[in-house]
Amino acid sequence: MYERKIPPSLNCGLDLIGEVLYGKWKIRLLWFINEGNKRPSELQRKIPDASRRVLNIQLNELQEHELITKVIYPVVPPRVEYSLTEFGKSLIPVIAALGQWGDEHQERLRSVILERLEQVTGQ
Amino acid sequence: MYERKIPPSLNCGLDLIGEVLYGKWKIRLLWFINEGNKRPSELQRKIPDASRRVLNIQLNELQEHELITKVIYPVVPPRVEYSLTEFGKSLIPVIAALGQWGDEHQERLRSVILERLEQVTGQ
DNA sequence: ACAATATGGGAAAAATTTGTCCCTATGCAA
DNA sequence: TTGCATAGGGACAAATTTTTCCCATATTGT
Repeated sequence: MYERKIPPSLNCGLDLIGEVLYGKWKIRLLWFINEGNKRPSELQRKIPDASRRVLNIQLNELQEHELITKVIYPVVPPRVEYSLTEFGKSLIPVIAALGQWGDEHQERLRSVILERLEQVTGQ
Repeated sequence: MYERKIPPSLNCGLDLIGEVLYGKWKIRLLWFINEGNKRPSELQRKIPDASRRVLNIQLNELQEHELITKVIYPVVPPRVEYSLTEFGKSLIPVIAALGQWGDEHQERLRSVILERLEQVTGQ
């Protein structure tokens, strides 16, 4: 496991929530788990752009931050299910707000993001 | 400027908003600008943990994503002011929701974050 | 015997982000 | 003349995150 060298800022609410949500796929993991996709393989299918490895790592972190719980069924092949804790559930409305804003502004967002990418890439 | 090698995922609203808000200090920059801290030096004082350089880089990105505008006054020493665009202002309620959740759960967040840090660091 | 399934972790590489250091510019004050 | 304030960018180093590759488990189906 990577060991931080620079301590995080934990001053205000924004710092704190940032600390637990910062991670490329964490918000989507919470979202999909909330939608009922409990098994790792389901989540991997939902988020094909992420590697299996990072999803595991980020799921572990979410668990350590007590936003999700993990149940391992002692069967073969293994079966694992993640669920939101109450703490995690309380985050859902906030994530919904993020997603809604993103949906409402889809076209403009796609446009500004792609324009910037072209500038940086040089077309 | 760094040139991405892996294209971003732009499937849903969460991907899109992630693309413009992902950056260690961007949310706080938007927040403080909204509070009326318009000048770079003010923002740097508000966010002392960030280096001057990254703040500039992230301000540039926010501008390219049309969330803020920049006005340069031709005076010496230079004077620069950032402001939210209408697009940027529409994000404020969402950021407020994030901050509010973080504030409401301050203690628990601090506790789970620090516990995890100790585990990783080995105390 | 061998492949497929489902889950997960170690090690190392690659990608990306953030930080450090230094240089530029121009008036004003000491 | 030296130093401060204000703003910003290049070059490179360091930190951090994400990806790739490979190994392990134990049962079921071919």
